[in-house]
Amino acid sequence: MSADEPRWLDDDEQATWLALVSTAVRLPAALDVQLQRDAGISHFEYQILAGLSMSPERKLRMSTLADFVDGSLSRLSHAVKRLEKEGWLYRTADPADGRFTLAVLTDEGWGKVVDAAPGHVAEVRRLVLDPLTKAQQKQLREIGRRINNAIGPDSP
Amino acid sequence: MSADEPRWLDDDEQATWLALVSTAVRLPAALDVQLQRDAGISHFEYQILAGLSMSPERKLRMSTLADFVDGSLSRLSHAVKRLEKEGWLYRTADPADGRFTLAVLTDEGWGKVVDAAPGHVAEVRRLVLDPLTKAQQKQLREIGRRINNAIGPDSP
DNA sequence: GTCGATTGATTGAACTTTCAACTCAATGCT
DNA sequence: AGCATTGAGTTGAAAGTTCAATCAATCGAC
Repeated sequence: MSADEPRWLDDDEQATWLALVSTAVRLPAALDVQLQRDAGISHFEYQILAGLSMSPERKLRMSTLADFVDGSLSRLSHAVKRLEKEGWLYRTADPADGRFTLAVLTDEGWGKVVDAAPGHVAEVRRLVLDPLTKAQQKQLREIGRRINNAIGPDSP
Repeated sequence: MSADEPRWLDDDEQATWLALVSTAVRLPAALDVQLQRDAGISHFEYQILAGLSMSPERKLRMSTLADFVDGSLSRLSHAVKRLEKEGWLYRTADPADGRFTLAVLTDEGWGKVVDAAPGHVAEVRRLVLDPLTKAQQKQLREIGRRINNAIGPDSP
């Protein structure tokens, strides 16, 4: 678009940027590999099941869940249809307001998360937590907070 | 799978992890939005064109390019076919070894990158560089180096 | 030198995600 | 009450990605 003095990236900035994109591109892929191999589900599907499993009644509205997993409502709807077919959750209209749909985790779905969680957590430790010092973990929290804030709240 | 004392995440670890996944999931999406809007291409396609534009003769072997963009050869092959159809590059067998394919940027492709780059760089500054102090940028380089190292070299 | 194994890349089918159009329930306006 | 409007979710088709099979060129062992 407009080229108002583009201000190119210097070497340090370039290095910072490349390090981050590389992580941003490869981390989700690495999580998918572990979950697909050990549990037969994608990271996105895991997040759906995990989100429901951590909520009060093991149920959430579709739109709340979409925010939680950082995905569009349409993507979520397709994914939930697949998970429903597996018997891990079911959908029902929210009694409080029929415009909302509640996704509810079944006992089978709960079992699935309980099975998958330890392996997933181990992978998170291996890839992210273990390689960093406590100080770096703290730095990463603050850095992440700032970047996520710049990206802004979810719009999908 | 096996549950050898899962060692759950404590609150700080959980916060660190959530901050990072959120960035890893939303940053690529945010880059796609800007590039799609302003240049009509995805971030993946931009990386392909940018990778070629920065290489010595504006040409790279498919496998080298696949490493650079962190994607599978198959994914790259499909994407390059689309870009070739647009006239932004063409493919030719490597004279040095006929098993390799060289992707070569055309003048139109060069023009496309030159047009798209300033807007992309501005977005990178806005989302990542500007919100961080110089010290944090340095911290992020080291943190990224460690995580990327744990993820390992590319296997796709 | 030839034959089998290996390597780089492409292809097509299956699957997933996106996009836009649509449905349905609840609300607001008059 | 009657009827447009809004917001949540779904759907189907198009676009993109993955997976497995395949092809073509080179390397290596004999």
